[in-house]
Amino acid sequence: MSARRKTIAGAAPSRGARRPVHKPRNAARAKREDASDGRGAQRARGAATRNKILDIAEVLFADHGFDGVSIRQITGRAKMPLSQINYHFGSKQGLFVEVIARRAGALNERRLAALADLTGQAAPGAAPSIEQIAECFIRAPLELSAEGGRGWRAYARLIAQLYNTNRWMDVLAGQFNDVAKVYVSAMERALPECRQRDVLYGYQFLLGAMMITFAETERIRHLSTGRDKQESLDEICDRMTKFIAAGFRGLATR
Amino acid sequence: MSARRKTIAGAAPSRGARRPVHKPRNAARAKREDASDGRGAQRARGAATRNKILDIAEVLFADHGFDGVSIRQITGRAKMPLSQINYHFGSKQGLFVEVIARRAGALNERRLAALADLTGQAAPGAAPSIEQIAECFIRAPLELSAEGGRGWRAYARLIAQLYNTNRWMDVLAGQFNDVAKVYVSAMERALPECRQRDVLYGYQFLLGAMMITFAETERIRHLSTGRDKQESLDEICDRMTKFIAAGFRGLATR
DNA sequence: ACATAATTCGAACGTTCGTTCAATTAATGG
DNA sequence: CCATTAATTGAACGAACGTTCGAATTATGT
Repeated sequence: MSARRKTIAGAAPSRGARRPVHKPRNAARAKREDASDGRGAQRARGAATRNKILDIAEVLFADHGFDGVSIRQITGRAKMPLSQINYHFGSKQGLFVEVIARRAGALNERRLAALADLTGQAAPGAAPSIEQIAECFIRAPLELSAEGGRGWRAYARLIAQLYNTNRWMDVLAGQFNDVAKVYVSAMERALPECRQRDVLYGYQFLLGAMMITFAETERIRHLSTGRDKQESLDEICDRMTKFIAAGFRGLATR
Repeated sequence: MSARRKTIAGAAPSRGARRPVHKPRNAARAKREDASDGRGAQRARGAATRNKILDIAEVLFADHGFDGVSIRQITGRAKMPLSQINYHFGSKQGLFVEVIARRAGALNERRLAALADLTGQAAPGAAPSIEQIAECFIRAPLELSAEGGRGWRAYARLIAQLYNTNRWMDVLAGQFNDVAKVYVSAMERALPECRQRDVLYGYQFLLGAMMITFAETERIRHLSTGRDKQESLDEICDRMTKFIAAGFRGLATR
């Protein structure tokens, strides 16, 4: 019922460092992460641990889903005690949300920057084409996946799965809806002959086609016979861009 | 360690009906399901139980995934004892595979029949268009979903999720790959100006776009303001068909 | 040096999981 | 009537689950 540890028996109640209780977790801690209030190296240690957990959890969640992975498997691979996850992320669900959120920022930034480049380079008043817009949207995660190695590939697979569930829709929407709106607006400008509702559905088709392709990347690569990786990436991107852009144009009614 | 039950204490070893052990499950039982070796009504009772479990499991698995549902939740809703699932399906995984397999046959049949109608009606020697082929492929599950009610809709959501995982790929391939090959062949005939590899990817894009649309059906319907169901179904089918067919044509190289 | 703060650690909690099994009930055929 | 077969039932198993908590460890500021 009580008296969990033995060690040194009685011993003074040990006055110091009471109840770290993981309460100061992410939200609160992130603010002062680099606040240089001293304690910098101490927090850096925690950040390193946190990232190691996130890296491992990302791969496992991508392969087996949220309910298919136990926090024991994660901390087991990381060679850490079980309680680290609850200390650093509060709960298993907190860890999962953090896995999703960690890379979302970089992906959103790259997509927005690519789109901004497009409108910047275009002649004043001329809207970028649907081909250009679609290519930006598709190429961003592919490039990150090629640059960042295994981590980003697992992330892509994970997101692809979540997009077909109801359970994590809110989390996904919170992370990606803002950028989605920007892209849909650009698509509407590129396709004045399409109704808004058709463009919205077209964006959904793009998402679905992209997701299933990313989720199967491993198998596709496994089938391809010794192709150069970069060339294969461009091939995939070109084919998807052609297909999607032509598909959008096929929705035109006016 | 042993002696699980008490009841009646000692009591004779009860000579009759030893060890039903669920071994005679599906594969073996299906063969003699209607073999009229007597015992017909007895087996009919089991079949009814099995279908009730499958109906409930289908909805729960679609909403929460394989690992997100316990067999206690399923038998709880069915108001049955826990052990029914292991008796009728051998294991939780056996139940899951059976949920997938149950409706796959009907869907495959309808898709093949629709495609056969197409080639039958066409002028001899003339191949059906990519629009017609895509519409057959998309319309089949939508019609079943509209006819069969809640069960088929849950099934569509479930399949949509599984297509983005690695874990159940073998099961899905076993159920749907044969029909997929038939459709891909028809698409290649409809698109002689496309390379085989492009058609294969196009089929994958079609699959992804269709899956994400079916998975979100609930939300889409929730957003639509009091539209007639049949009309909404045609709208969705038309839009997807247009998009996909135009996308395929955009892949043409020759 | 000492108090303090952040992290690490290990053991245990109570619950739920999938599966197993003997016993019971229901239906059939000889 | 009785052996046989199928289906149903409830209890129990051992394992694994997510979470909690006191204590030990490590680094920082005064």
